[in-house]
Amino acid sequence: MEQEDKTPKGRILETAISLFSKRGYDAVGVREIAEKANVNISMISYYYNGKIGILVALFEEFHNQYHQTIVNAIDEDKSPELCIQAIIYNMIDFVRTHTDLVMVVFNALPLDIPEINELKTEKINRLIQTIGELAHRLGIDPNDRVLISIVGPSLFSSILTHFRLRSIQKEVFHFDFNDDYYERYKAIISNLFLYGVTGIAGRQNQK
Amino acid sequence: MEQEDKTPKGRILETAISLFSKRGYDAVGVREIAEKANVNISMISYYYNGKIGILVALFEEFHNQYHQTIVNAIDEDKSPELCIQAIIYNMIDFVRTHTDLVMVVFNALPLDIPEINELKTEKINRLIQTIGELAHRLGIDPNDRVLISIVGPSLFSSILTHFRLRSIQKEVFHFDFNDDYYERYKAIISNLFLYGVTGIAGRQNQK
Amino acid sequence: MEQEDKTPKGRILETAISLFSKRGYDAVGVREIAEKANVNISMISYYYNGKIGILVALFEEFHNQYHQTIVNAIDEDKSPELCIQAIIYNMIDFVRTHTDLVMVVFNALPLDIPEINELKTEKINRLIQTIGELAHRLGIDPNDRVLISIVGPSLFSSILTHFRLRSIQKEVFHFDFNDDYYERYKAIISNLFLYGVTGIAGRQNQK
Amino acid sequence: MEQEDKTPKGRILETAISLFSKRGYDAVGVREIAEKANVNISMISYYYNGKIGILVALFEEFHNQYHQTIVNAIDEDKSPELCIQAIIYNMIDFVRTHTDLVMVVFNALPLDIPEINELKTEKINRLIQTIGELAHRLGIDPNDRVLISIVGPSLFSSILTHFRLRSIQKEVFHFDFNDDYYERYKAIISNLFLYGVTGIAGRQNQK
DNA sequence: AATGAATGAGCATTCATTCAT
DNA sequence: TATGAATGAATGCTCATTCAT
Repeated sequence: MEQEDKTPKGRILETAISLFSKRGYDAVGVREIAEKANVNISMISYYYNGKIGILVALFEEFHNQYHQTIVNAIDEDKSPELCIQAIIYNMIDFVRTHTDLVMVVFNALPLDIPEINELKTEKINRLIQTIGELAHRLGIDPNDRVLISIVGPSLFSSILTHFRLRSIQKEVFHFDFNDDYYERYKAIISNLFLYGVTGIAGRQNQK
Repeated sequence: MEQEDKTPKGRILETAISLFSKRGYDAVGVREIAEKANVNISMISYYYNGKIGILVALFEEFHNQYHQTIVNAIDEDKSPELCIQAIIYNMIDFVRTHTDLVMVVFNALPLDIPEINELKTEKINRLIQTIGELAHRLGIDPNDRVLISIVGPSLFSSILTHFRLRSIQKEVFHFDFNDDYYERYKAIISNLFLYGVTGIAGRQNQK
Repeated sequence: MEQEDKTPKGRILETAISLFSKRGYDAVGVREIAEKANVNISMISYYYNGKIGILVALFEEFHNQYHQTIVNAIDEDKSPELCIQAIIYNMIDFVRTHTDLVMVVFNALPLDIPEINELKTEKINRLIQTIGELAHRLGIDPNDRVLISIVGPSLFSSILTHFRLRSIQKEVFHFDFNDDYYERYKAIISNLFLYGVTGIAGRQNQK
Repeated sequence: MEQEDKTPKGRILETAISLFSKRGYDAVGVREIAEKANVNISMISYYYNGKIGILVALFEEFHNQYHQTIVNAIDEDKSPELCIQAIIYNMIDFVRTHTDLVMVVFNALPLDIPEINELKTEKINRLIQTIGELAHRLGIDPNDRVLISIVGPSLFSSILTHFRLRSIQKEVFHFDFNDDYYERYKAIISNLFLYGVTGIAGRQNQK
């Protein structure tokens, strides 16, 4: 922290992301954000209309970038398998470069903040839908919303959980989470879900 | 809440689980726990040595029950595939009947609370290990800790995420999360991971 | 502490004296007294009618012993100088063997605790009076209450202050507060006040 | 109290001094200080970093003023007797005009507050030293630290004890503690200690 | 834009005491 | 006598926010 560059407004958001991701939204006070961001405490209300406003801003920052990441991977000319793989690759790259932001959005939030819940439902819905379209190009019944609503989140959460557990795994396994690791990581996750999904699709079509 | 049965000590824990699971550890105050548990506020320190003590007690309650659930499913006489399936089935049943408790543990997990961190590393380590032994009976290189450390948590988090998203999915898809649903759910998750893992194992053995 | 001998009631008083003398009446809680005295917390109310009751009991224990110490030193057949000396010697011995008790009484004395204030005035009055009778045998105007009310407390406080500062002086001067030290101490204090008082008395009588 | 003049910060300190001096540090809560000082309770932490910070500030305020009082009285051109007398006179004036502050520092404190003890040892050491230099100009062996360490504190404590007992003496003797009283008081204390000390010094030199 | 004093509600914890057993 | 659960008030402190400057 303590970086003097960027605008005060930017420093607040950046500092908040870093702190929220490590200790959670409720456990971090505006005082600490203001101090670490080298900003007067009143500026938080001034720029973001209070602590909750930081969260809203941060949510929007996240989705602006995130959804594009997914959309970019989908290409009607590519096979659905390659699309899935591209999504997975892009997602992993995105989470790797925006780990704190993603952790805040997915983990560090208390679960029922009214201001956030509306946003959340809408965004998640959109994501599931986008993935859903791909799914039935893979041979899965497009109307089988149960299957889609299980496999989609499973993929997302798998990736997110890896980053969640990363610090603990560092202690336990002493992994070096470098580029090589993530090449392997991408391959494993891609294969796990592609084999899994095509296996299920094959079974469905046998019946 | 408000149930007059059970001991005060038990009511505190139960109420805390319910509240923490919905709004997070930091957002819930001891005042609210005491009120909802119909207990004098001092009793929280008296029985649990403060708010953090509730979390510790709850962590231990969770692991006592949870680990047994996994261990029960593993049987050397069964094929590894059947073991995995049994684990998945047991886990889903466990999470279904202890949803709030699991959500608290799962949610408080990524945050760095010193008193909890020691417990966390130890317990997670044990879980991954238990699963690891099974994994290589499935044909996976027993020394390939990268693979194990990716697939294991992926499975766990997939199930947990389903329960996390359940309330949102209820709104979006209007699912009825009854026994039938969970029979289907168990089958999908089992197949997803068994096809996935055996697919990966097959690839590995080709090389 | 932790001594299993004596009655519970006695252990409470003893423990309280030790703790109060080191940290003051208000800073010590009944919980701590009960724990260190190896007694159930309710016993404090049972035996002493609450925390303040310990202080009252302790005040009385102090004065019962202390006043006798003074009275024993006064002997109409001895010269007033010798009486003063005897008082000083007895007082020093008393404070040396009951340091904690004296420190508590001395320390709680200036604070206005209603339950104690009545006792305080009465006891102090009696002490000053006892000394006063001696004073005018030394040649001091018996009606000069200003003089008596200044010199008397001055003597008392000098001795008490020595014990108060003892721990600090141990650090600063590395004195060894043994019997030899206290022989010297008695001589100095006796001479200081005898020369002082007779000097003042001489001046008064010149006029 | 309740004076609207001065700054909030100043009112907190003043009110705290008044309350601590009467009931002791531990018995007075921050709520009461804030109320009587007509200040929001948060301001105590804001200005003084908590209750203990008031004590530290108050200690420093005391020593800044007090030590100067002593130093001002010492003059190499004056006889040591006159210096002692000047010290006593200045001290009495100082304590008279800052009674509450002095009472807090010397009487109202629990005896082992770490934050304060460092300050205390250092300051007391300095005072004893300053007085010590004078003492041996009075004919006392400069290396006789036992004597100095007894007589010095005796003088200080005598004066302080007068002020400690003042309210009780008012009840008992109905003295009017006006300027006349304090002229007499200064004379008595000066003579008591000068006669006492020169008497002791005479004895020492006889041997 | 920015400051920092000020607010009032809230935090977790600990207090001395009481009471049923 | 003795226990320990239970009470309700009080403890010191911190919260997000506001406001005059």
